[in-house]
Amino acid sequence: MSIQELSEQEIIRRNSLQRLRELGIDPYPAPEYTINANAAEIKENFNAEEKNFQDVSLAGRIMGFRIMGKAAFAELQDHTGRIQIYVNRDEICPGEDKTLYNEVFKKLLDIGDIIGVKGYVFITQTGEISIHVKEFTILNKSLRPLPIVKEKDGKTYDAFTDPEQRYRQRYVDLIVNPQVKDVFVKRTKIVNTMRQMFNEYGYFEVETPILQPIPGGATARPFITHHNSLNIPLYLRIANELYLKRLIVGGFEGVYEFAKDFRNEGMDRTHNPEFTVMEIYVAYKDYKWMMNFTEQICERVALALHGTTKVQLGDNVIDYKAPYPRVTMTEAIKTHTGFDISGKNEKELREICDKLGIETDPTMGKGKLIDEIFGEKCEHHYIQPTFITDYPVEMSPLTKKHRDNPELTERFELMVNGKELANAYSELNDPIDQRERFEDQLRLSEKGDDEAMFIDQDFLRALEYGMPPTSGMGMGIDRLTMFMTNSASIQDVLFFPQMKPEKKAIELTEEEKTVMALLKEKSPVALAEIKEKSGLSNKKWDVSIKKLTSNKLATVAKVGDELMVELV
RNA sequence: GACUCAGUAGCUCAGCAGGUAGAGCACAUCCCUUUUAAGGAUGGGGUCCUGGGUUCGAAUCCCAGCUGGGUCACCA
Repeated sequence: MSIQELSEQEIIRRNSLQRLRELGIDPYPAPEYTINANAAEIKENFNAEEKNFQDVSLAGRIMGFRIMGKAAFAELQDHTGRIQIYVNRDEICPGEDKTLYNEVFKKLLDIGDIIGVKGYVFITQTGEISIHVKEFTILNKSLRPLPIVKEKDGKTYDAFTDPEQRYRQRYVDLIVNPQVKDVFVKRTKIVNTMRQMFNEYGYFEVETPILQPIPGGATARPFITHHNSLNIPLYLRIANELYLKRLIVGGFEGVYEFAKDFRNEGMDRTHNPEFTVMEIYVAYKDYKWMMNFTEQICERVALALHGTTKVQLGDNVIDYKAPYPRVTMTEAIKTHTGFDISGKNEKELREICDKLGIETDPTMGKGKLIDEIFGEKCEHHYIQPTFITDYPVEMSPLTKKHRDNPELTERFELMVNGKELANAYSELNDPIDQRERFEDQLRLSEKGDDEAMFIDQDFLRALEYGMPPTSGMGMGIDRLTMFMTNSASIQDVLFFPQMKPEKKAIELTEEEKTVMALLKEKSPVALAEIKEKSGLSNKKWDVSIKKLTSNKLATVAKVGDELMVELV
């Protein structure tokens, strides 16, 4: 990067960096900086009478300056928050030489620099707990200005809000928008809470392949890649279900995985091409047991995060207190549409869809039609946590048939705020039934359903060796985090959401190069003449010459009645 | 993918019956106090997203594109 591409502020900071080196100060020192306190604990525990925190050492990023004559205040931000520091000239510089204060502190430091300070805690006249600095150390010189957000009386000024910049430069977002960090702290707490719970139960955290020869366990379009040595296509997993079940076959009685899954589909407020799902499989359990277990997870996570089971989400307050209502899909459809779908065939279901104003197409089978009715007419009603149970067999190819009704399966989805949060089954472990279900999927695929499942022969082989009755559940961690942190968009709960690639800035354009070449032939030259020679449109000419003059490569001056262009 | 809104200084934004750009913060120089979105004075800083068109003249009008937001669709 040439110096010309730097902004004035960046140049000033680079000059400051140079000046620090001239003064014998290393702007990027190597030694460990020992810290014995942080902003939050000082603010929480300082007591003026007890005279505690009288020898503190902490480090952080400078987020604000209030510099005066021989005293200065700055805001220091560490991972726990911000605290004010007070710097007095004659204490920092006891002798005659005041360079350290007048030049280094006041001029060479900028917002964004990382420093360490040692001193004692006191309360200022305005009542602010602050650190009286006796010694400071530059730990990192920042070369780019941060967008500084200011706040007074609850009003925010100059907020850093542009979503594109916030997502592309999440590091900046995290520095200047403290509430952003809070979401990610909560996200980790959610995962830790779940992991702790599963481990208490004695379940086993595992890792299974992300690169899979057959993308199974869900219905979705996969990302495809290629393995050079083996010369075979491989898919990024869309789910890990079939591998976790193989482990149950292998003798583990409870396995779980926090898995990144990948789906090559649309992106929107609730979908990112890579996302995180927790899947858990427990042997000798059924979906009824899993409902109880799932309630416990949600209740426990809500309590861990908020100390209560009631969590604000948009305009609603969701109460995660167990137990949650269990509603069969048939009941749900009956309640919200008045139609009883039980025992209806495909033709009858299509008629119901017509009456409800739901569009259908010929590729839709029975299961898909029922799914459409539920999705259109019922799903959004379930704001408070509710288990929707007993899905039709056609749309649940990995689920055991219902113990009381072979048309249905032992499956539930946990609905929260009108959206699916978790999906669980009594897992299908009858290998012959499983093979038939896969073959049904194949027929659907031939009928035009492009997201029907592939047949995984190795998985069938595993089932033929025998899998104990098992219940499994998958929960969307991104979605759970959105619910638990009141975030409207999945981008707000992912550190680095998928974005289109950033466009690179170009240097001189072809047009500008043309003008420069002409100028090198003849300079000064009449503006009209060179414009003519360049063959550029009015606008192109205008833009090019402005760029050149602004970069001080050429000048335009009026000589007599004629405009002249001159190479600088 | 469709519709819609937006893209102007490092940040937040104003300017748009077309006449080559402004504010606050940030930055620089100076004054100053235990101050707080500090205050006061002065100053520097802009491919007005890109390309094309209309025009004597475009940040402003028209067309196309790029990037992003929102809504919807597809998709779990």
